[in-house]
Amino acid sequence: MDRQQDYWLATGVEALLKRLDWRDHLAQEEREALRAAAGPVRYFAAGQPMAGQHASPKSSLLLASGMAARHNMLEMGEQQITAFHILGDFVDLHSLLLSRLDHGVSAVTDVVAVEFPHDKLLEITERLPHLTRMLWLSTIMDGAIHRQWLVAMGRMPALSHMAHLFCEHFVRARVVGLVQNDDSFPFDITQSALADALGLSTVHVNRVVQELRRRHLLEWEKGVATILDWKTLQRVGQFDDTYLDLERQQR
Amino acid sequence: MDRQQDYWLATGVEALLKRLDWRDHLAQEEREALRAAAGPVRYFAAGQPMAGQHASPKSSLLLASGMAARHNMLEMGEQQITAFHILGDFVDLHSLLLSRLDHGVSAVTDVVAVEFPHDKLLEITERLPHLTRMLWLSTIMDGAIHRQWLVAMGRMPALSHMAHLFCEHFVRARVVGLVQNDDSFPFDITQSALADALGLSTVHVNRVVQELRRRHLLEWEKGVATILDWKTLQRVGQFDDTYLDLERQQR
DNA sequence: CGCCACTTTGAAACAGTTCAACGTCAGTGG
DNA sequence: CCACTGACGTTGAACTGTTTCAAAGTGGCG
Repeated sequence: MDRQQDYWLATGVEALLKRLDWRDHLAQEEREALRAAAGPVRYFAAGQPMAGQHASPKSSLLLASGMAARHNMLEMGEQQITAFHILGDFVDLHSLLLSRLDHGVSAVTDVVAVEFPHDKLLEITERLPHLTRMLWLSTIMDGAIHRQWLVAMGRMPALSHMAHLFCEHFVRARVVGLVQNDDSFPFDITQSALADALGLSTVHVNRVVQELRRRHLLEWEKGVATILDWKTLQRVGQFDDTYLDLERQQR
Repeated sequence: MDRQQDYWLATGVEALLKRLDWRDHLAQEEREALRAAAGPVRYFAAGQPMAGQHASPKSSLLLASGMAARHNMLEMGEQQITAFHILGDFVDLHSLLLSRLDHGVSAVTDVVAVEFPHDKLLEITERLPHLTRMLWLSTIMDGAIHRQWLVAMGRMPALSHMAHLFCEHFVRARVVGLVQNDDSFPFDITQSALADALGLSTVHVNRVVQELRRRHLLEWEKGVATILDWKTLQRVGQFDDTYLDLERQQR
């Protein structure tokens, strides 16, 4: 009914199609099937939960605007963010097959998301093998990103780790068309959320961000990050984007 | 031809079936399809590479014996292990859809693995949607484990982190029937490999292992780990196995 | 028997944390 | 329109978990 809803629905789905299309061509029938599977549009204010830890969602959420995070709470009230999601990402596609979520999802900024009811997605898996593989690939990419985070967390100093994360987000933003002037993209999160993702204290995150700025690798203010020196940033973060697997080929 | 080969092939595939069957019932036809997709058996000596970083394997490897690790090399010669695999695990099922591997795989102990040619697996995805979902689930479980590693790495001290890892391996070993006396399982890796998985130095790993032993939570010698105090170990590692999603239900 | 890979120990150095305070800015209400 | 509030960012200083370096101990194996 809403013109508004239609707009967000199209925005989200088109970004998803664009993201998948980087990896393999989608047939018209597959595009239609995805559009048809898209359910209602939902809005979340910054900070709001989008799905609770241990919940068993009946649908998966595709981001049409804003940024969301998967996070796990620890006993001492600390939390670890295990993934950030932007336009065109499913925040919890894996909940399609998981009986319960092993993490919470929350809106980092104001968020608009498109629901994909699980029964419709399951119907796709019954009928469209290639599209199913592309959705599967989508969760596999999540895993590849997790692995890079593990590498960065386990074996890199804070500066490299943060550099890596900015590199990752630059490339991901570019894929769905969120990069402006070839160097800047929306990154509207608090330093404390960033700390929860990097496994650092907010204090240290602050110092490391300053170091990146001091070295003229990066600007980051008012929710927009700007890459000033891609080559050096990439070297510092030991960032090699082959893991994002952007080659277009049959899958 | 070999009786030996047949033995390993059956061992690997049955462990896989057992592992999947914990999550959902597999039909006879699906079991047959998996057995039929299993290709040649391969042997790797401890330390040998099973797949190179950036390789594009034409088949995926299922472990029938031993332990394997996924690892990424960094510039300074350090490495980070991002996953351990045991009996019944695919070490690189995601390579089915990835154009190139973002990590290397190597044998930690002597390993026997069963090859599943990608064309046969793809054929399964064309024909058997439910089995496809179960294989998909398999890669999703990898992702869930990655996330717990991230949480442990980012927000836990070394002792908890290590405790968590032992808890995880205990449960995983139990699922495929590798646990003896309800408390011990094969864990035949060097402290230095463990360090590469935890993101610690070997020296510190050594001290932390000693602390776990001193607290009578764990024994670990000659490649066998024995849980002495499950409850405490679980508490120390903040280990909650719901993320391993062992509920049997339709997927 | 001697080698080599692995484990253990001690001491010094360091990256990152913690604690505590202060700065800054946008929003809110009086 | 200004004072107040609360969330976020910044700074300094002390502290600590983990690393690094260096050396010695252990055990299986050719």
